[in-house]
Amino acid sequence: MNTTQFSIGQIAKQAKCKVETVHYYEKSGLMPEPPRTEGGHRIYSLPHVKRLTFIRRCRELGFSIEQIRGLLKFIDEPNHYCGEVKAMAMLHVREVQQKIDDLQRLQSALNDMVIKCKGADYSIDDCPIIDALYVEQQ
Amino acid sequence: MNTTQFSIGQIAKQAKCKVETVHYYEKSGLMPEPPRTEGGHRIYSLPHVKRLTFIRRCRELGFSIEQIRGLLKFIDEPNHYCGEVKAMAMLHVREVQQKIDDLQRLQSALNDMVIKCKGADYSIDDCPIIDALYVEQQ
DNA sequence: ATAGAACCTGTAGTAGCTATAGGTTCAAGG
DNA sequence: CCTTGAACCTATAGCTACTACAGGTTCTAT
Repeated sequence: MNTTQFSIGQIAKQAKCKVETVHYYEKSGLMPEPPRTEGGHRIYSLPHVKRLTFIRRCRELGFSIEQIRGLLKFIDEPNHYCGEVKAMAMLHVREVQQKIDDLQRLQSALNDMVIKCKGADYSIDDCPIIDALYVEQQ
Repeated sequence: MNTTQFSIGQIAKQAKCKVETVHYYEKSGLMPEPPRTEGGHRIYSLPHVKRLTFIRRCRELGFSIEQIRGLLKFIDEPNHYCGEVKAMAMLHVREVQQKIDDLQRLQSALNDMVIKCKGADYSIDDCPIIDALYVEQQ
């Protein structure tokens, strides 16, 4: 049995976020209020580290705090099942793909811009970069 | 010579943003304070439409307001040249590519999650989706 | 014992809008 | 010409997801 304990600074480091962000997640109800030392410092253990990591990774995946709250319900209320999580994830797969598509379209616009703009010989009035961003798209 | 004039609602529509956003860009100094009617309504012309479209497209490309302020300096101060804009754009190309890479990594994590999670037969304690988000990455 | 790193709470600030309130002006139809 | 209602005006508050700061306390290592 692992009863290793961690300070807020330690779990923040492990989950790669800031101490203030952990406070914020606690205020938002995503992280529980953990036990404290005599002096009032928060004491965390491994499940907390996992939970915080889960939250941070979800944020990276583009889930909003509200969506994460929804996902965490499946953990906190064991009468829910994985199928619902799967449905949420599948929904999210589409959203993420949309973001990728958008960025790729924008990326090639930028690349075009860089290629078209020959360097230091145009005044801004007919700068291809400025023009590139005014051109209508689909 | 084209002297067509537009209301704020019209340029917002053309640039595909909201009226409030145009107000915001004016407050932020990205859009100039245009002439007004007797009654105080803003009067825009084609250069404004182009400028607003440029700003909106820049935002789509992920440029921050500050970065756009920098780009607009090249328009507003004609002693700057396209080469500097090109440098900024090239810098941004790398940033956008990073975003795409991140999203694609996350996308395949999500896809893995959806595939691994068999549906309604796992309690959350060993839900592969939750596990997928706790696994360390590179 | 003491220095200073890390922690505590609470509040304010950030970006980039978006929404609301409460009023004025404009344009089109009768 | 008059009226109605859409569109405009300013100013302020609210939003998300943090981040930073102030002013104080506790923990840890020497």
